[in-house]
Amino acid sequence: MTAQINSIDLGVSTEDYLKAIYKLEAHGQPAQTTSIAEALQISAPSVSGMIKRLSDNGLVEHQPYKGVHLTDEGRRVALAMLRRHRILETYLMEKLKFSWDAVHAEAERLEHAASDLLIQRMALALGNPRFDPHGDPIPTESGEIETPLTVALTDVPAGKRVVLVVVGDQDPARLRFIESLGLKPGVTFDVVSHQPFRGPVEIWLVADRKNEVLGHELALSLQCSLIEEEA
Amino acid sequence: MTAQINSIDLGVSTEDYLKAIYKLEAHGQPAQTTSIAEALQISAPSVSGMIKRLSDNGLVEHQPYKGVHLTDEGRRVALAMLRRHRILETYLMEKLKFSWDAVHAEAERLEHAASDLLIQRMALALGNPRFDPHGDPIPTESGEIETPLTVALTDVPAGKRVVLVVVGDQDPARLRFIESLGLKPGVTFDVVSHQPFRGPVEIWLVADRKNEVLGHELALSLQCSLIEEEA
DNA sequence: ATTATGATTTAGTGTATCCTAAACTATATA
DNA sequence: TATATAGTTTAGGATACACTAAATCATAAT
Ligand SMILES: [Mn+2]
Ligand SMILES: [Mn+2]
Ligand SMILES: [Mn+2]
Ligand SMILES: [Mn+2]
Repeated sequence: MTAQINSIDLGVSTEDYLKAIYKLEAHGQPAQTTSIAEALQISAPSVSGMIKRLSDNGLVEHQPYKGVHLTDEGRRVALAMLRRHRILETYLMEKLKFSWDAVHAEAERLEHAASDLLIQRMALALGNPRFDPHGDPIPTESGEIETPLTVALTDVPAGKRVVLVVVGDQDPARLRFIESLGLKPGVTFDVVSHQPFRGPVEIWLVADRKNEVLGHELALSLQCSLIEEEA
Repeated sequence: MTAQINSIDLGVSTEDYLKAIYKLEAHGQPAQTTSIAEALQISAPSVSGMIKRLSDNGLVEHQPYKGVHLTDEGRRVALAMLRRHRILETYLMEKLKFSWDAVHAEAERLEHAASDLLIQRMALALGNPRFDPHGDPIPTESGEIETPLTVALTDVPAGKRVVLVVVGDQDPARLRFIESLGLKPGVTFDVVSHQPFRGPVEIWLVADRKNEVLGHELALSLQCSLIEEEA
């Protein structure tokens, strides 16, 4: 029996599974064994076993050979974890001068050890931020989350002007590269051209007044929102 | 196999055992199975099992039916954990307005999840403090620790003037009570009298200009240092 | 020297989480 | 419709860490 920290407290693995499942569902994809396994870097049989346990605990509904859906309780926990993670990331960057590529790994561990009180105090010290350093929305204490409408950069037609909204937070090297291009959430740029066959995307950085070329895979991971054309 | 955070990383239980063993040894007591069991609130057979594992991993030397001694490696880890714990406690109090009775429980969990970088950044933000909120010394990054010479209040003769140096950090209710008396590390008072048969201790708080009476058990947990009599 | 007592270890379990290898299911394709 | 393939689950095993009950050891008191 593990010591209860807060109202919820389900162990490191369980909490990470619920987050992963939430993210898959949020992306519209069904949360299948294999996708969860890939997201968490765990073997598929292990995921099958954990799904059994999650299901027994009423955190997911499982349709064998299909995938899982979060129950209300499961979603509640997932959103609480997302809040913890993102508050922690923001705090580490703002108050402790962590670089934006280092915060994810640190938050991935702290999220399971921090009490609700700690998260609440950090949020307060930050002025209750609504987005984390990578542009992801931070759920409120009551579990509300705003999901800005965005498009992957690969789906923005040439000629359009966009604001970068979200960059994935997983890969430190990728984040350092993105930063080196002058890109981060909030930056405005024009899409100049797309090369076919999953080729690179050319963009024009408005503030920096310079062109950059991004590989297809990188562009796929950048979520943007379109800006109305100016007159 | 657990993911490696830093150079060291031995799992929550292992780290807590090493801290407990260090504290027992530091108090001069041999680190016996039962004392460890009592400190960690774990059954003696469980401790026996863990001692086997610690010994196999070269963290302690075990003399069956006698007790354990930390190896150099074990001591290194224990001091690193003590540093983490105490930096965290201090940070929570100074920067996040935690009360001094709440920091211990929080640090007890965070100490296993925080990276060396995080601890270093917190220490820096605090100006590399040398003592935690309960008066315990904070080991340096290289593992040095200063141990002020102190006496339990129960051993201070009547008539002597002392400064309170260390109060234990475990029991929140006790800490709140101590605080309500106007006591905390750094406070100066005179020992007025001791009642025999483990009776109460009467003290005179110099700054507050008031008397207080402390139970024997409480007095036993207050570490003081004597002040030279003034001329 | 013997025995009572308390401390310690051993034996046997249980839970959570991971793994690989093998079996099974769903489905797309021929 | 039969089968190949990809995805999933089952079977069997490992590790870390906790527990209770029983056996063993050390030692202090008779
Ligand atoms: Mn995590
Ligand atoms: Mn993030
Ligand atoms: Mn701890
Ligand atoms: Mn302390």
